[in-house]
Amino acid sequence: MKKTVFIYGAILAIGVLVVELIEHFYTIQIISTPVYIVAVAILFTVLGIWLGKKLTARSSQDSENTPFKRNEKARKSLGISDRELDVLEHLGKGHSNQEIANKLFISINTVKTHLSSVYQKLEVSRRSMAVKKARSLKLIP
Amino acid sequence: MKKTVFIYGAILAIGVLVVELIEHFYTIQIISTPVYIVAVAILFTVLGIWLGKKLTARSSQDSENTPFKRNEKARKSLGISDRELDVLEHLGKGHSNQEIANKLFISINTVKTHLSSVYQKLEVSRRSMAVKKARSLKLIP
DNA sequence: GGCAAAATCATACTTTCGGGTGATGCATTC
DNA sequence: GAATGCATCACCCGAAAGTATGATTTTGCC
Repeated sequence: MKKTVFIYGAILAIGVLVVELIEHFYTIQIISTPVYIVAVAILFTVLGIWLGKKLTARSSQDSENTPFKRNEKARKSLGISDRELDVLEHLGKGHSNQEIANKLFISINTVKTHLSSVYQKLEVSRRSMAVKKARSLKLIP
Repeated sequence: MKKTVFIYGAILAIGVLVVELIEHFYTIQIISTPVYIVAVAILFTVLGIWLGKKLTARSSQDSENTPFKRNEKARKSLGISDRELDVLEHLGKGHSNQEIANKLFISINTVKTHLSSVYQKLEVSRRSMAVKKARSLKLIP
């Protein structure tokens, strides 16, 4: 953090210096008006690029830090119930049917029933493919 | 695609128009030099931001399109062989043992043997957890 | 050539999955 | 009150996955 602040400060100082320098040359008429304008244009283009990068960098960071936004639309259109989603989530964590049953306090048979429904609704036949599809549909993280 | 080209063309046309307009006002001395320079500065800042966004957008796309950079360090430290990695990759695609055997032209028994080794090396006991761990270790995409 | 590691395959056995069927209880809805 | 959807559980069966053990071949290396 301290390093970042220092770098920003340094860049700002250099920027101001360059502007002052160009203005000085302009004032004592070493450079002409068109050259001055071109210099300003280049300088502010660079500034703009820098700003743009900062903005997009921050926005991309935000999207990475977003925990997880479930695709409720897909879930409803597929008709996947609350409990089925619970099971699906544990599936995504790589748990076995028995483990899922223990964590949800239900029988392993019930887990199987829920999974059968999920497989049908996702149109798959294996847990690994169900996880793949559910993840691509943003049903699970 | 056609739409994009059209939008870019329109933006370019408007930009040129604005520059021409400002220059015209400057020439007939409706606006003074400092105002002209500020206008140019603002214009090129906007241009810079736009450029910056374009650049970062492309770079972020690149990072998404980067095929996959395997973590060779982790692989070596775990002692996972070439063939085991082949099997692991197919595992990550959600294939069954039989499918993996067919694709690699080996017996299903061999697939099982390789998988047993992989499970031991990754310290897991199920294919789903192996996939999870291998992915987190950047052994597979 | 001989050794070690990797790759291949087989056999036998246990566990886990997945599909099918049916049943019960509970809440909502028509 | 009948119908519907959801959640729960059970039993059976076959397929797939995983474990253990041993054997053979291939390959790279000293």
